[in-house]
Amino acid sequence: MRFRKLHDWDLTPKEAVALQRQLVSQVVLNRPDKRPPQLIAGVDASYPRFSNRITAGVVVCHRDDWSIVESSYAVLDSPFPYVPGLLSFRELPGLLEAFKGLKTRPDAIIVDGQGRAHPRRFGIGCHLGLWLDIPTIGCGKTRLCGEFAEPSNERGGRSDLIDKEEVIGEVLRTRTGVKPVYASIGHKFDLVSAVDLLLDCAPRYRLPEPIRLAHHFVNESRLASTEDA
DNA sequence: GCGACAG
DNA sequence: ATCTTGTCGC
Repeated sequence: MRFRKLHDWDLTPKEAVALQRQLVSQVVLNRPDKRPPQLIAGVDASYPRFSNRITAGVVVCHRDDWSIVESSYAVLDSPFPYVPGLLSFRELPGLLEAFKGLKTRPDAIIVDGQGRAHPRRFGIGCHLGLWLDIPTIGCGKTRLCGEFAEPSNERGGRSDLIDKEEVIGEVLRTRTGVKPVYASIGHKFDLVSAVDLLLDCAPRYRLPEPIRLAHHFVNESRLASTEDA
């Protein structure tokens, strides 16, 4: 896949925050492409215990049966430490390299992390979507910010995630009796469609299938390629 | 100043 | 994110 460079990555944390504030205005909060996405990509990253050597990968699968169409990964030393609110500056450089090795252009992407459900409304889901200009949604396993009422215990149960009087995402139960996930818009999506897609993508397990596939893929890739450093 | 804090 | 054994429940 090819895409245009949006900005440099050699930034200080303060510069990174300033860049988020600048880029957030370019995020598209609706779904211009009304066609239902067929090819869905899941992305994830993995590191060895005390290392910044990131193995970032993407798996493109078919929405009908989750068969894998293509996958790609990249290994590189992350230029940024983990700082809550600045995750994309740690993981995107590697993730974008992985996308460069992809021939298929997915119709939608699901990211392991927040989209708009972020203090500055610019989580990794928004950042990746902007770089690739592909519809993207964020699906976090835990909360970064915002408040919410516990959603009903059944699959499909949901409640608004609210920060500063604003609905920034949905706390969504994808499995009855299991912890909910945190869904939010990344780019070129609306919250209702994002929740619909996530429920579609998670018919059996808590996490959406594309994310599960990506998770397994990057872990296998790391163990197979990296002799850990 | 204190607590919270995606992966 | 990573490390790690057993254990509870459908």
